Amino acid sequence: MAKYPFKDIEKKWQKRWEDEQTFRAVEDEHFPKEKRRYVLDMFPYPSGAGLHVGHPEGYTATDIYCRYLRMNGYNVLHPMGFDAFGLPAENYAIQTGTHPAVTTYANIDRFRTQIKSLGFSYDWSREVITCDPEYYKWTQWIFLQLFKKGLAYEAEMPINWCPSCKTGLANEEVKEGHCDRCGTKVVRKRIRQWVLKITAYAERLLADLDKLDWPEPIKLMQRNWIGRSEGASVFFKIEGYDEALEIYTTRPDTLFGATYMVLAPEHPFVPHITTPEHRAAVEAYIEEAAAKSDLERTDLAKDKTGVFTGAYAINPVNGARIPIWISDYVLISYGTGAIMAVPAHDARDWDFAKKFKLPIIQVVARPGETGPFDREPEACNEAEGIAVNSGQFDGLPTAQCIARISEWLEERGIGKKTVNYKLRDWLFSRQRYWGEPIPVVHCDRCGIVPLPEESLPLALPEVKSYTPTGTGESPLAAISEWVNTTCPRCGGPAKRETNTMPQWAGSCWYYLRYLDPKNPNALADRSKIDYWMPVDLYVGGAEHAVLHLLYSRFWHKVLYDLGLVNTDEPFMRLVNQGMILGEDNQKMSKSRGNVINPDDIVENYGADAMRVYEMFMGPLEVSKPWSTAGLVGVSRFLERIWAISERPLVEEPLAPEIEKLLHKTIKKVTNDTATLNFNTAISQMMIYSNELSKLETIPRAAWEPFVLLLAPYAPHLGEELWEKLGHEGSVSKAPWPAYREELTCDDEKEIVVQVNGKVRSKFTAPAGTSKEKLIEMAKRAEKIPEWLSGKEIVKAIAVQDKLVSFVVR
RNA sequence: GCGAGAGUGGUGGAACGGCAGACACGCCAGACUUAGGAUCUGGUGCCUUUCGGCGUAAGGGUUCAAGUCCCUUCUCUCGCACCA
Repeated sequence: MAKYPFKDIEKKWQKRWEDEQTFRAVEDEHFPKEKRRYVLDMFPYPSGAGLHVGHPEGYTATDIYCRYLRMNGYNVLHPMGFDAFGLPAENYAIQTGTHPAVTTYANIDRFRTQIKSLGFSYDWSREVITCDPEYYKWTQWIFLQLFKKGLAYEAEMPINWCPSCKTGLANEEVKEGHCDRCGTKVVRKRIRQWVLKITAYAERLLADLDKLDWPEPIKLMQRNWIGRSEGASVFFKIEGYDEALEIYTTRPDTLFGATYMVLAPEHPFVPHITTPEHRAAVEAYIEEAAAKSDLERTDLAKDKTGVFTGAYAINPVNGARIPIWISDYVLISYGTGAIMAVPAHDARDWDFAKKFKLPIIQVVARPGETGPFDREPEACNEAEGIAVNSGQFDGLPTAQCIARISEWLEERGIGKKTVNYKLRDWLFSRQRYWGEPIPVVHCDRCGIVPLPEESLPLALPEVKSYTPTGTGESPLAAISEWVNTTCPRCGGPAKRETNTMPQWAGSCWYYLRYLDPKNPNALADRSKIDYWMPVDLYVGGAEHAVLHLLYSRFWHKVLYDLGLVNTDEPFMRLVNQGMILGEDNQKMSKSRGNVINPDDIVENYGADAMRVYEMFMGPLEVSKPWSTAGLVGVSRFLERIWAISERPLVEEPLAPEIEKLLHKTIKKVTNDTATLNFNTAISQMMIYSNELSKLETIPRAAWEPFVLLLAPYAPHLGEELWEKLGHEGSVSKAPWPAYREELTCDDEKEIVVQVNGKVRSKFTAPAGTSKEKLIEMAKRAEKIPEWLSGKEIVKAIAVQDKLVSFVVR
């Protein structure tokens, strides 16, 4: 028996698909809107390490789905490209002097070859590369629109700085106080930065999550990241100081329990209100806090620190004179950077009050708690309850009390309802070389002036050294002939912006460029956007939950507001594929030596085996370990299919059992493919092929539909078998097989008989036998009379086609 | 600490509230070849000689019936982390 010649087959069909442009997507108006699908993969960053086995997992899933859709009469857009700006190429350039573009394009060529070797049905004519000037021209163009709308601004502020990458980072790029990319502890640094006003979209980014078919955990992460909270701001008068101190609280009902105030050390009031005798201590504390990184501040969370300023505020509800402290447990970046402290009902305030022996007054009672409430409570209680010690508000439940006190404050002009978000504006500039130049100039006379749109792209110039300066300037700052330019507005001397955009910029809108990748006049023609958008299915890793997936939603909404796109959300459905771990159940990494190279798998087992194995491993969404033994099992499955195809094909009617199994198989593979449950679809195909392999001759009617089912999963083998069956043209354009419902169920059903919940017997009955009849039959079933003898049947339950359950006493 | 998800054979994993372990790997036995990561057949959760009993992280509950629904606990993974 000839072995399955996967190498020849795969090469042959890949060439044919390329020559015949089999998977080219065309905006054909004959397909109504509901028969069009845009299926998107998260495009890869072409690292020097080459493709990882994790990439083909998502790509295979979408590819199977796309092939399935095409066979079902859909016009499918399925593109691929490269996210090509980024630090690794730049770091390599620093070490070797090789231009990042050289490395990047070499890596792209390798990635493209590797991806093509797996036989994915991409329309390669739409490929985009984010570092291509014709691409980033439009990234820059979008930046200019943001700038013109006031959504991009310059600010000098303390930011997250990675001392190793020598660049600023967005909040989203900091994980547990460390640089998400290199793991170095981030420090705070105050420098001039470009910032995007994503906070202006906070409410919409939050609300519109409700319309998305995304995994709940991802939506929840975005909700938490946006961090909306409702509360009130309250103004407190300060003794001997004109300006009132504004604080934010989510629990205005606890106002009577505010026994002290806390300001962030950076709060602008601090120098003004601090009394002379406390000045030295306050200044020392501020200095200490400034030297700490955010991580160090949170590491010390358990042990609260702080100093008294000597100043007092007046509690507006009861006129109480309460001390003002500073402490780094209050963050300058959230709310107003100042709080009223209610130690009885806030754990942090409780800790602080205990440590510094500040008074604690209970103002919320637990339901049923009777008091007395005139002494210090034993423990902090953050739960809702009934107001006590709160003057005219006593007796109100928390929710009502919040409403009443808020009204009371508003009437007197000393407070108002407020909404706060944890989301911060997006720090958008990087002090690095390999990114999109920000297309503005700084003119002494005109200030910040955007470049005219016609002048784009503003190309990234050649530099002698890629090494970041570390001073807060990018390597571009060293090229004086590039930096020094003229102002497009006044013609006077001006300096170019030397910061570049972050890696996320290019990926914020790439799905739109696929629609019209060569368009020199627009980021994409509106008719093409209307034809394909929004993306119906987006598959990729969960690591971008609050990075790419949040940023691109933001940009898309801006483009929507500008009237440039047809929907206010880009990705209707999102699926996160799980991680593929090493055979040792650990994350694959060079240092662990557990990395599997897809090239080796394709070389030794073939692309189809790789694809089918990765889909057979388990559900798409979960993490699972690689197993070469498992791969061999799938390889055997394909070998068996090839062996069947070598047997004589006969034009004979099907045996009833085979016909039933065929229709069951079509049904299961159809449903499971449509719902992305590929592992169970494959197992059904295995069951079917195991049956067929028992036959000496293969009836065409049993074989042809199976080849069609297999084709999206193992496309090279599918094409070859289709051709062997005498068909011309690609199997990818053949219609998906249909099943007859009546042939998917058995005529005879095995009925289980339970007595007191335990299975005691089984019998077969014709499908659809009535419940009464089943119970009669069950009483006579093997061994059942013995189980029932001498007992009283209390209850008999029958489930049609399934079981009979007796309850006896 | 808070939030989310997950715990099923030796392994990856199946299972509309209805026979737990489909399919695959591995292992055992046999056949055929006589080794080129073979192929085919049969077996394979645990205990028990049989009848049968026990089994889905642990404990409890609802139900004729629970891996599946509810409560409590434990473990692991991920996310956030003094957000007032």
